[in-house]
Amino acid sequence: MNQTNYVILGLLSEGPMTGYDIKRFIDIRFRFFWSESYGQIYPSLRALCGEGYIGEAEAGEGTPRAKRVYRLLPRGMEVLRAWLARPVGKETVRLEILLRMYFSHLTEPEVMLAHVREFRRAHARDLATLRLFEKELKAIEEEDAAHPSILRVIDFGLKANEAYLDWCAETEKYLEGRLGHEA
Amino acid sequence: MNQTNYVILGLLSEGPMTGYDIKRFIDIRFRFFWSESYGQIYPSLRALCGEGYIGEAEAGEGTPRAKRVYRLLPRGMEVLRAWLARPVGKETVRLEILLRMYFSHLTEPEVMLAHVREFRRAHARDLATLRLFEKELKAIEEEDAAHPSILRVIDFGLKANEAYLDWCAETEKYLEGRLGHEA
DNA sequence: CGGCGCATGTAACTTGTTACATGATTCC
DNA sequence: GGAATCATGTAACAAGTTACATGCGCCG
Repeated sequence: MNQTNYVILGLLSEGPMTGYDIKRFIDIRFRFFWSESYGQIYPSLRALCGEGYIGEAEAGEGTPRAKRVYRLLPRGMEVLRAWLARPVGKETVRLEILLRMYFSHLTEPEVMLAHVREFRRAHARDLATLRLFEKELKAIEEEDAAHPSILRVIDFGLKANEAYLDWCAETEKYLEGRLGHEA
Repeated sequence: MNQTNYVILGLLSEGPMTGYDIKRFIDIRFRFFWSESYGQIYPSLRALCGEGYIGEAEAGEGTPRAKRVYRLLPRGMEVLRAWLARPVGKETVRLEILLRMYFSHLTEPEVMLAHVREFRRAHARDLATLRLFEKELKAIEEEDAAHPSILRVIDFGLKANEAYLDWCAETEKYLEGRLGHEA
């Protein structure tokens, strides 16, 4: 049982979904802190089915390439809850931009400046998206017991991205200052 | 040529090192945004040697389990500089704690509260370490052309971890508020 | 009927971790 | 001489990506 399995279980706890739906949901809503590829999702779905943790909602047998809608089964809900209670595993962060920054004295300031600006653009977009999510969800906050904790997740993204943009502003200023006086 | 190779090249640009040194350095100084295992480092070192990008500083041949000190060769510096100028690759972030938070309405608030507190403790430690690094480096800022950009990397860690701690404070308050009135 | 978005699946590959085996050096 | 730390290396495995093949269903 790897993390992919638990993400799938969690998403199915909100309602039946296809593998495609799961992928799309993760790409849009979890983008700021998670990712999965089809190569992980489809084999996981099959494995979880085999364990009896999830099942096909509409037994769409017969046709080979039919749409497969999965739903969470009681046994799956049990393992999901057990996972939720277990200690949180190792967090993975790999920010190539900081590697570049670390060694950036080996190049001209404009090279690093371009990287930082690109990073800022990407995270400004993320921030805008997160603000939109927050607005949409706050409007219907009362409608679902899951909403307040989802808002906490969005708030993490908001705070992290704001910190990134602050850093970009300072770092761009620093690099611009170095632009003129080179060796 | 994968990212591990470039990290190694970068570290060797600061002076000769063994594989062990490289691993330790990454574990301590890059911990906040990068990681590598021996299983990646030692094969990479051999490959980079084969390409003529790095070489053994002290030709310690003969003994099989001898200490191998590597140094950057001119060809290696070239590819390192070329990498520095290339567009920054995909950033990887996988924060399991946010996955747990997202689905946390399925458990009791104390479960999630324990996770958040643990997360806060870990990042408070990180913040303390980073502040120490910053202090140490600021004292000798002028001594090396690399120091100002390293300080920018530390500042990223500072800002990110401060944002994390803010989030923890708010989230703990939210979860504590839910503690009493459960179903 | 052509294109697009929905949808499933996998094979080949790359990347990364873990656990283990081995041995050198240092310092008490 | 024993413990800790320094040091190298790899095999087995786990995780993750990419590229591709396939085909359905709807809309214009």
